[in-house]
Amino acid sequence: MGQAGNDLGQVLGYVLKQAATALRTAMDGVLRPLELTVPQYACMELLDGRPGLSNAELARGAFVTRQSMNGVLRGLQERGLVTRPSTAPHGRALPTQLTESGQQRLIAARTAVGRVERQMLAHLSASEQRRLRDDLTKCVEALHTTT
Amino acid sequence: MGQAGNDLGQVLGYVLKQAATALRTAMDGVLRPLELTVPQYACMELLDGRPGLSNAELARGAFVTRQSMNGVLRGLQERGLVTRPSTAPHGRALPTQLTESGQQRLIAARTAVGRVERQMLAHLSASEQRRLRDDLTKCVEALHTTT
DNA sequence: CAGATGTCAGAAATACTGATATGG
DNA sequence: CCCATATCAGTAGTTCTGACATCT
Repeated sequence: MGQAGNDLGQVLGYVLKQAATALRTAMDGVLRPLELTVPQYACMELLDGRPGLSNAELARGAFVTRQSMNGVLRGLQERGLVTRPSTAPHGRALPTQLTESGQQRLIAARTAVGRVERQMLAHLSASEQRRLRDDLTKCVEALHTTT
Repeated sequence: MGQAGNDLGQVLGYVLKQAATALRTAMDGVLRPLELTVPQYACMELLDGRPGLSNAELARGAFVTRQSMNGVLRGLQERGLVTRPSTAPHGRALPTQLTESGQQRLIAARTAVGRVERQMLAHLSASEQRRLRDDLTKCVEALHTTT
């Protein structure tokens, strides 16, 4: 499978997409037995760190639209993993929280996802991992700069 | 917007997704005026480097399914940017090639995407960029290892 | 036979666009 | 008034899954 002509494997954007896709695929695989999708897991992780987040905030944090996050929350709510008040206590936002059952499921999911992340970083030292994270953060900030 | 509780911004997988999403959004923006989607651009870039790729090969290279790549190719073919033989010269594969018009469009798209990539890497030196690329490649390889 | 390919079909999740209404 | 939010609706593109036939 050697590259001929131009070499997309040298383009950083391409490699970035490659890595994100591989991670997403691996996460899908380990989350499937737990009956969780990647956006559902991301949503629960966000709620664990910051209980009471609104639909719109969760959508931004999980990189999906508000409409999609609405579906994600419905799925989690139907299974009793999260709870949402039926009326907004303040403004229009409906703050969501993890249930006990949701906490348990999150622990299991986090363990599985942690294994994937450790596999991904198997050949990088702790300092290299930190460096990689910082470099990626710089990329994000640079892209968010309107110039 | 400071993080409370756990800090997803410290999780490399999260930052990776963040970077990939930001890049995708930026690419969407600059490709829209050229009437190209990101998968269409990726497809053309692949064909420029390796003329005659089949639908399945293009799908893998652009990180989409064969079905989606089929739609991508139809869109490009209708506008005369690529050509495909109606009968397979060998096996079942239908080798695709860029047309003159496709070459022209690709040049313009590459220029626009190049600007985005340079913006993304604005705060990284050449050696840091190389290092980042190598680290991401290691991540991809590690994830592809079945263990 | 195994493997890769192109194609078709259905179900599901997601994105995009626009519109409406509410609250700060 | 401006802005963010929640919600609904319609369209479209994508994915996933399974299946089938063709060719090496």
